Formats: sequence, structure tokens, C-alpha cells
Amino acid sequence: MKRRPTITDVAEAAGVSVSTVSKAVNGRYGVASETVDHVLAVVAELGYESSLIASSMRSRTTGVIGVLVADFEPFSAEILKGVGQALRDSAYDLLAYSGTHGTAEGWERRSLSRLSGTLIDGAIIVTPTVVNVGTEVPVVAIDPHTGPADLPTVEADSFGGALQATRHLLDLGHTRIGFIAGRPDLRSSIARDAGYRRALGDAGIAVDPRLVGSGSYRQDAVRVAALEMLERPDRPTAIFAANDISAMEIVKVAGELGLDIPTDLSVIGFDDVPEASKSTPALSTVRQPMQTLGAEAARLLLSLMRGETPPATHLTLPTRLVPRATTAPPK
Amino acid sequence: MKRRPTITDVAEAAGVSVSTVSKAVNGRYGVASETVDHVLAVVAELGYESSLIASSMRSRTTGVIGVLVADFEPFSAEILKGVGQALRDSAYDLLAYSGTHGTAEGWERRSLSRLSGTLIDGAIIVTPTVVNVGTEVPVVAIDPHTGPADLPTVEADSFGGALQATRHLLDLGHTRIGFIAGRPDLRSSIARDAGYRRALGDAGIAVDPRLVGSGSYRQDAVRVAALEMLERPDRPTAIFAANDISAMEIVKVAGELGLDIPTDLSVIGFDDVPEASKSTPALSTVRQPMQTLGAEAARLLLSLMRGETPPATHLTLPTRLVPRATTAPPK
DNA sequence: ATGAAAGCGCTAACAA
DNA sequence: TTGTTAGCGCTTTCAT
Repeated sequence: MKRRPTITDVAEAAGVSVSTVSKAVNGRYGVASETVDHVLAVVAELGYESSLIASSMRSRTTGVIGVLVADFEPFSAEILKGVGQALRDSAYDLLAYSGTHGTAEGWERRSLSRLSGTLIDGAIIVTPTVVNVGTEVPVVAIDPHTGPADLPTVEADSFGGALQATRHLLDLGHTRIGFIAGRPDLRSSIARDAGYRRALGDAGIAVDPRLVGSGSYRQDAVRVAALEMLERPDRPTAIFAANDISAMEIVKVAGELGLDIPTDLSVIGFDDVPEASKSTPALSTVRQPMQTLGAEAARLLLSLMRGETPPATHLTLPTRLVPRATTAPPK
Repeated sequence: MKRRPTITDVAEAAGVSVSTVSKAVNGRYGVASETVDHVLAVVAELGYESSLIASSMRSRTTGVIGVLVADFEPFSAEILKGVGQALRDSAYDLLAYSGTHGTAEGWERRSLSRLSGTLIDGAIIVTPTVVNVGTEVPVVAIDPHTGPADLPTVEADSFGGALQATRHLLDLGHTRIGFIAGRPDLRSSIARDAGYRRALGDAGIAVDPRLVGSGSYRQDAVRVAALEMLERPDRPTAIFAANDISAMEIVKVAGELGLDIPTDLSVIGFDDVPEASKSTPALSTVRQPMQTLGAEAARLLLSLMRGETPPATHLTLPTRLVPRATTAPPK
């Protein structure tokens, strides 16, 4: 717990000025090579490391890329792995930040504001709650907010995925198919809703509004909606949830209600987070390439930071049906 | 890309001094409540957010906890989820940092030095390369370095896990069992090595040094070691790898060599990262509770930051054998 | 109750 | 080639 040496300590120990140390450490011109050697020796001896914070207050660039997430949950963790992979060979450090735990609307604006302009040279924001973030650094959004996207975005084909999921249930013979929606402010959630409706429409089935619940990706909300849906006499024989976490909560609620999965109720999710395949029974879902999402966002950001004009600033990656053990024909 | 408002902007717009704004925003005493209201209104209007960096340079505490990782790979991602979970209801923000991508020895000392004293109030370092980190903030190590642990640590029972893994192979009837070791500077790696040797010893089998390779948890090193081991005429019929990433690389190498898993070669890993169960064939492994590791580390750190003296500062969590499809009796 | 001023550790003109 | 100086945005005495 001893005090970290500062540039002043180094300067004193080396018998030179603070600015000389700064120059030596940062390899600026105009320092005698012997002086550099001497300073660096002192630096090594004292174990000096420049404070990222202090440096970033003065210099415009820090060599750090920030990933802003509402929370470190399975989805964002996968994204993070992808970003890490893409940045592995770059010179950038990676800083992931979860502020105020995404409880408040506009968490990303707040986080971005606190970090940008100084700490990070560019940012990737995951499932943001606002469209507009005025910043001084390039920003890429993953799974963006609804509304006009002035930000470069990377997302998965949610509409197509929802279509596949709902059709899968239809193909199995289900006709009463429920839907638990996600965060209504996310473009992806809306697309999943639309995909669900389209698939039903294509099959000539009218959407029963009592079979559509709002889950907002929050377990408590999902629970309420699922309970309400499953306790009614004409309950659905299958439910499509807008993400895996919601789907897993539905499975849990069904279990508490004494419903057998998939005999009494089929459930399908969206995302294919690692937890999906490990749950019992293994969750049927629609896979979105989360790590690739992260990697592509990183590549896009890097390109933006180099001042380039990337050919495409709105990427949509394909999704794929992954049927597992929670979907089966109705009784 | 417009400039973020600073405290000076707010002060000007509100017609008060910078210090008054600071006091108002931070709820300090000595400001008329009408002034506070007025200032806060301007703050809201301008969308001002204090710069984390600038604040942290002046105040000793920031309300941010840092997790330092070499890299955002599956293992550390799981840890991160656990830490996030444990901190969900705390008032702390979470900042995960991967600097210099763990390539250089002592990355965590460097990162810690750059962040601590200013940006973060406490840190969790994952698989550090050094024992000693002199800092101004409390630090907890997960999967710590070998050597006298002056740091509070949280780790899994690597020795017991390795014992289970090797015995599993023994029980299946294997007698020529190889081992690909991990990072030799990690206490856990050494314990896994020891567990392997103990299990063989207990079974009355001498350790064949040609059946022990060093992988250092790096894919290229693992590949070399695996190739060397598997190309010899008296190749092992089973290999225990010190972590899953290594094990998966071995499976890959075996495939290239035309060896069938698990018929020609059994492979078992360690960790049970999400990828293990998703690989084909599904990897047999020893599960360590990574998320719990992270959560416990967070709890320990929180307690330390409150100035408490926790009852135990060295936690060891249990591991569990998870046999899957890559282990079978020898031909 | 308010504001002026110092300074956190560092970088970048500018002077010497 | 080196050192001096002026801030970066903020918090915190200390005057007013």
C-alpha cells in the first residue's frame, strides 16, 4: 500500500526536470540519448508507470478503447470476447465499463461522457438506451436503439431470426404461440416482435394479444407476463421469448406451474448465450453471432478512428435456428 | 462529436463560480438551496456529467472497482460475470481493463499502477504474473501467482480437480496418461501438475517425463507439445490438459493426426468454460466455479474496502469432474 | 453563502 | 539539449 512514484519522483531521483522525464518516457525528440538511458534506468528502478488518468488529461489520445455495457451479463460478456479478439493484435488497450448498472435511462450517455474526451479514444456501446450521444470520439453501437441511426451500428438479423423461431414452432404443429417481448426501445426487440407477427400471419394465424407479453429482458417482468399467460385456461402450447434469459425464466415458471417442457409447453429463446445450451433441458434458441458482433464493431471502430470512411456503417449479421430440447410438437 | 460541457460551462451558464457548481453537484454544505436548484437545472439542461478522470485526480475515491485481466478470453469473461453479479446491488461501477494484452510479464502491475491511486478504489486481478503489487488500494487476486501470497486470494481446488481428472482416466483403464501443463508461474498450474503426479503415484504408475509437456496455456506451445507427444510410437492413450483451451487444441491436433477422439485418445481439460460443452465432441473437464470465484473476490474486496478484516483472506472453492464425450476406455 | 486560488500528475509550447 | 510555465477539469481550503 505504498505510494506510487510519480513523474516528479523520477525527475528528482534522476536529477532532471519533469518535462525531460516526460520526453524521455514518451520518446520525444530533443533529449540526449544518455539522458534517456539514465532516466529510463531510474524509471525501471522506481517502478514508475505513468498515470493513465493524468496523461489522458493532457494528451488527446490514450490508446484505449472503451466498451460500454449496461451490465456484465452473458450477452455483453460474449461481445466483450469478440472485441478482445479483434483488438488482440492492435496496439489498443481495452477498457470495459458498466456504470450505474444500466438502471437509469441514458446510462451510456453518462458513462460515455465521463470517460470520453479523455480516457478513451473510441467507444463501442452495447444495447444503448438513447439514440444520440454527442461525443468527441468515434462511437459504434451494437444492438442499437430504435430511431434514426446516426451512429454506425452492428446488429444481428433479428427479424429473420424471429421468423425462423416462430416457423419452427409452427412446423412442429403449434398454433397457439405466445411471445414475450424484449426492451421496446431496442431496434432488435421490435424486429423480433415483427418477425413473430409475420410468421403467424404467413401461417394464417391471427395474433392473440393476450398471448403477447412484455418482458423487457427483465426477469421479474418476464415472470409476471409468463405467469399471466400460462395460468389462463387457453394457455399457449409454445412461447417464443425475445432473448435467452427471458426464455430460461419462462422455463422456470412453467416448472413451478407443474408444466413439463417440452411436452406441455415448448419454449424457444434468442441469442444462444452459453447458458442456453447448459440449462436443463437445453434451450432451443436462435443463435446470433455475438462474438462476431463484437469483433465487427471493433473493426468498424478502428477504421473510423483511423479517419477512414468505411464502405458500410450499418452491419447486419445472420442468425441461425438452433433447435434443442425445449421445443417439440404439442400434445 | 461536439464538445462535452465542462464544469466551467455550467458555471458560466448559471452565473456562479466553478466551486459553487462543484459543491452543488456533490451536495456539499454551504450552498443556498435555491442556488443548488438553479445549478442543477443548468446541469440538466446542458447535459453536464462530471469527468471521471478529472474528478478522480482530485478526490481520493471514485466509486469504481477495477478488474484487471490479461485478456478478455472465456475464463476471465466468466469471472467478470460473477463480479458483475456481486456488484449489481452495490453502489460501485465496474471497470474491466486489459492492458498490453497480457503479453508482457507484469502487465497487472503496469495496469494497476496506471489506474490505481486515482481511477479505482479497489482492484481484482486475474491470473497475475507477479506476487507483489504495491498499491494504494485494496487488491484481491483470483487464481494467484505462486509464491508467498501477501495478497488476499480466491482460487479453485486445482489439486483436487487434477486428482479427479487423472483418476477418471485411470478408472477408465488408461495407464499411459500424458499431461500438458499450464503457466508454470501460477499456483493453480503447479497444483494441477501435482495432482496429476499424485494420482499416478497412487495408482502405482511412474511418471514418464516424455509424457509431460509444457503448454503455458498458449495455443502454439500446446500444439508443439501435443504433436511431439502424439507422434511418438508409444504415445499416450489419454491426455490431461491444465485448462480447456489447451485441451481443445489437443483435440484439434489429434484430429489432424487422424486420431479419433475418444477411441484413439481420451482428452480431459480443466475449467469448464462455456466453449468446452459446445465443442465437438463435448469436452470432458473439471469444472471450477468461475462466476463464484469472481463473486467471492468481489465480496472479499468490498469487505476490505470497508476497512474490515475478513475472517478468511484465502478462499479455495471446490472443483467437480464433468465427464463428457472426449474420455472413454482405451482401445 | 460564495468565489478565488492552489494543485492533483502529466504534456506541450516556449525559453534558455 | 534542457528547463520553465501554463494549463487539462475538477475538488478543496481559505478568504470574502
